[in-house]
Amino acid sequence: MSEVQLKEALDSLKDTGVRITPQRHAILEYLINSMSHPTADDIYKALESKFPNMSVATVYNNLRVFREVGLVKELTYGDSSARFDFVTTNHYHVICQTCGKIVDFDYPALDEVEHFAAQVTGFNVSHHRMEIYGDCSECAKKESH
Amino acid sequence: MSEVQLKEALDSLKDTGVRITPQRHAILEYLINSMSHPTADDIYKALESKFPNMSVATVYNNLRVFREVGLVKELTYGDSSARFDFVTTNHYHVICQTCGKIVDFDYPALDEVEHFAAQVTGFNVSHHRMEIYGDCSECAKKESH
DNA sequence: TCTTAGATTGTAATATTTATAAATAGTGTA
DNA sequence: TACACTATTTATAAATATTACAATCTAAGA
Repeated sequence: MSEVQLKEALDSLKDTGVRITPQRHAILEYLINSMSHPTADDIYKALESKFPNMSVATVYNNLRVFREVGLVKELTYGDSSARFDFVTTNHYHVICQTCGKIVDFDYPALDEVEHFAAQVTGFNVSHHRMEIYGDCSECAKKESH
Repeated sequence: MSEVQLKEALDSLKDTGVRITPQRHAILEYLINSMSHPTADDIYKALESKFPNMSVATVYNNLRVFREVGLVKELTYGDSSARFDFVTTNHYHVICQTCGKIVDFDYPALDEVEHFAAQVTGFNVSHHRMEIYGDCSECAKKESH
């Protein structure tokens, strides 16, 4: 499953003329397998043992490359650092305001909203983002004590 | 119109026991009248002539206070710095990816999405955010040349 | 294998935001 | 109005995230 995703991602890099370096391979692999939404620093720390000489700049550079190619989405929430999400299907995120946990959830794309906005504002709409905030069940339980 | 908003905002501060300082007055006034979505630095620069001694920390402190009271919303987009929006009615933003312009647009709240997410994830949902990205008519025109 | 454009590294620089302590000033009360 | 109390402001330093840059290295095609 995830191997297919990785292969597709690498193919997509090759198609765009982006070189496949061991670092890029590892970053992509980590993003796909982590099932989470790591920060650049998370990725850097996770790959430290494998690549003791890797620079933080490499992580940032490659995340930008991946974003430009469309393999990765950059998420900016309230907290200080950006998070990165490997793009699979269109899904949304539910974020716990207490512990920061992020849960994916599928939902049919809100195309009507985009159309409506395009009409009202005259924009050439390309995409939208939506997140839902609240407390996860564990945190909600703790708070009620 | 905006004077009413300002008065209501100041009353709301008084009710919460938050002191009304000249700096707070000016920051609120600026947020209400600017009709834009300034960064902390924008506000700082705009009030520099009026308050030559004001510290950047004051701007940040007060924006946090306003956010906690619910007068102001903090918006984090892709770019480096957070933007602040005086809360009036529930509205969404359409953001131009080329020039950065932000246009408000009204839309009935997406309550169904919140309910759906609550059911699927077990979260205690409090709110959501949504933005639409694209190119504004001017930028779209320029690009087609 | 050789070449070369692109990638990585290491470091410095920039930018944003927060922390801290001393000085100042708003607000209720007498 | 004057006083006292405490929140707020200021100035500065520190923390954190991200980008810029130049030198070195390497992936990939010829």
